Amino acid sequence: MTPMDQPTEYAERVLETAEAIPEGRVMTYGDVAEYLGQGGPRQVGRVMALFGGGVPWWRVVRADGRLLPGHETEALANYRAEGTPLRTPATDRETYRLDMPRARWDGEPAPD
DNA sequence: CGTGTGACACGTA
DNA sequence: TTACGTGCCACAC
Repeated sequence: MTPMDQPTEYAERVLETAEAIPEGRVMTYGDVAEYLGQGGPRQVGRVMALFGGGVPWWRVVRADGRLLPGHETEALANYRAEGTPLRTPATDRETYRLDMPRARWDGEPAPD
């Protein structure tokens, strides 16, 4: 049988990982994939796009720290509420970005 | 089975 | 900083 009869299971792991990310921290799509040891960033992104509505989706972000287009306001509100390290836009025309070096979570327990 | 697309990542310009 | 090309994997057509 083809090794793909459990998309739900993989999705469940991705969602589970997303929920495991502590407040004020984030993980990139690639990190989640690597953390799970399977799939890739695009697969994780697909799972989040389909079933991410039930988990803290704002804690799973792109590697460049950009916020989700179309959900910037939502994400920003959550980041501020959780105290997630942000890079304030220097110019008034730029959008907010995450401070990846500080916000990135590698799966280890409490950072500090 | 080829082609395009996507909540990606990375190098280069 | 943004834009483009390339690699990646899964899925829709």
